[in-house]
Amino acid sequence: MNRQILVVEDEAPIREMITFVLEQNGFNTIEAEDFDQAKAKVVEPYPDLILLDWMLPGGSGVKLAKSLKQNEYTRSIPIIMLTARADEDDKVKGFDVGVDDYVTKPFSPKELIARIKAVIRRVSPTALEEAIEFHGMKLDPVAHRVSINDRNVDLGPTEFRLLHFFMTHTERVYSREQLLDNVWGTNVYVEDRTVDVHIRRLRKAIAGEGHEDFIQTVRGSGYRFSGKVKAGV
Amino acid sequence: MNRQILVVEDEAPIREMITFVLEQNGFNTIEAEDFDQAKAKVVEPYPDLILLDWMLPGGSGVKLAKSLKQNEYTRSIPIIMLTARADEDDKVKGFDVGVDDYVTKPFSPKELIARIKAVIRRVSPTALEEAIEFHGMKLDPVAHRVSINDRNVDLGPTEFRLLHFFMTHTERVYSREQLLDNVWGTNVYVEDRTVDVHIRRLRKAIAGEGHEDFIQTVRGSGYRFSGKVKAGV
DNA sequence: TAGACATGTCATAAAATTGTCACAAAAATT
DNA sequence: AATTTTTGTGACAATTTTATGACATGTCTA
Repeated sequence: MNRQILVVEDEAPIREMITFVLEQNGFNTIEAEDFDQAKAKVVEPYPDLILLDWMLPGGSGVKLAKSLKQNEYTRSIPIIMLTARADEDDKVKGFDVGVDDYVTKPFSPKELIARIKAVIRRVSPTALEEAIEFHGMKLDPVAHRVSINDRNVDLGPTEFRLLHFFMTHTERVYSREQLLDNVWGTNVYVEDRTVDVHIRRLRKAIAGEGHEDFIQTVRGSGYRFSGKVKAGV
Repeated sequence: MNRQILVVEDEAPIREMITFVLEQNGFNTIEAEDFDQAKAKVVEPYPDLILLDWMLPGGSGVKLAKSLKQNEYTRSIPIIMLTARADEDDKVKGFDVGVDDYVTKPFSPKELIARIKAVIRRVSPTALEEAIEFHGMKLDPVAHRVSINDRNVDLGPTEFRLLHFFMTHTERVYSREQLLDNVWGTNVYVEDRTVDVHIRRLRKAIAGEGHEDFIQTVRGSGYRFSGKVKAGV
């Protein structure tokens, strides 16, 4: 599930530091040091995310962002702006062109990674083609197959999609409506409570494997998928 | 989560109209009618946004804005200017001191709310999503989860909201009525003493972790959430 | 076309949450 | 010390929210 990240930054030391950190964290990187190089690298296969320096020689980062966001094919690529100063104006302008987030230099590697993951999670929740693994639970979107501790689990189509969604969106509460939107699809007219029933079916299916309570009910809010279960005393 | 908005406006009727509209829309309000009052109210917990009248007795709104924007601690608070005339110069001057937006009087409630939301969205796009931490106590609004020293704590919906409010409004006494307004919602008919019961439940839930007395009773006034334990009187 | 699955919706059971009380405890006043 | 005011607590019944089993309908396959 390696994501490819395009790093657009003119100062070599910073760029290298960033790519180092990214690769340490399991991302693939492509580098570009100015507007033109960047433009040239935003081609198929499109990067999964772009880290874009605010100030670039030969055309500002904002200009590039704007251009990418106006193109039909590239506009869905998430962009994170790197800005040297916490200048409010910069932020505003960045957001105006549809940038997804920004990180102010200097930033910690931890923060950078966290932001990137957050954006990816937010932007391309289901795009993964590769198998997902979570606490001994494996889901292969391509083979359309689920196993827990190497034991096969049979799921109906809806339960499969539901589990898929959950496995790509852990540690977060989703309301029944959100689940309907994400798993059933928007503009589908189905009762909220139907979610309960499918949750029940999914729970039942993965029960007996000790993974039953991975799906947690958050009263008044919805459901959450998570490995952690025990509540403190 | 309820945002707190400081309304700085000298004409009482207008001010009251504004606060009414804001509260109708789920915001909490603080009022100030002149420069000094406003200054005095921009203290922790800082308001999430300031609505500032252009003309103020005893020092113009611009002066206040400038002063706030030059202070390290307050400069990140977004400010929306209320101006009586659509004077381009005013706007420019306002923006020069870093004001985030302006609304020209007379304005419709709808417009006001829209502007406020836009500014909040622009300035802190992820603020609602970020986990809050306070003395080893963590509250994650997204996962809908609370932990103390990495140990999970189970809370009912109301207790969760109550704790959330407290963690975003520490070091300050809130009356039972204010808590009802903020946590239960305005125009909800519930006994004052109900707050006591929920305080009790929350205390119980976070007890045993040494965080029990983070919620302090201020006799005759209400409750306060604070890390500091009272020493003298 | 029969049979095996899947799905959405109900009705009902089961749980958890909530607001109030009544009384105890603590603090402030007389 | 007695009284009054304010807050802490445990219990409880009503209400709200979830869990669950059953079922009718629709789909697909053999």
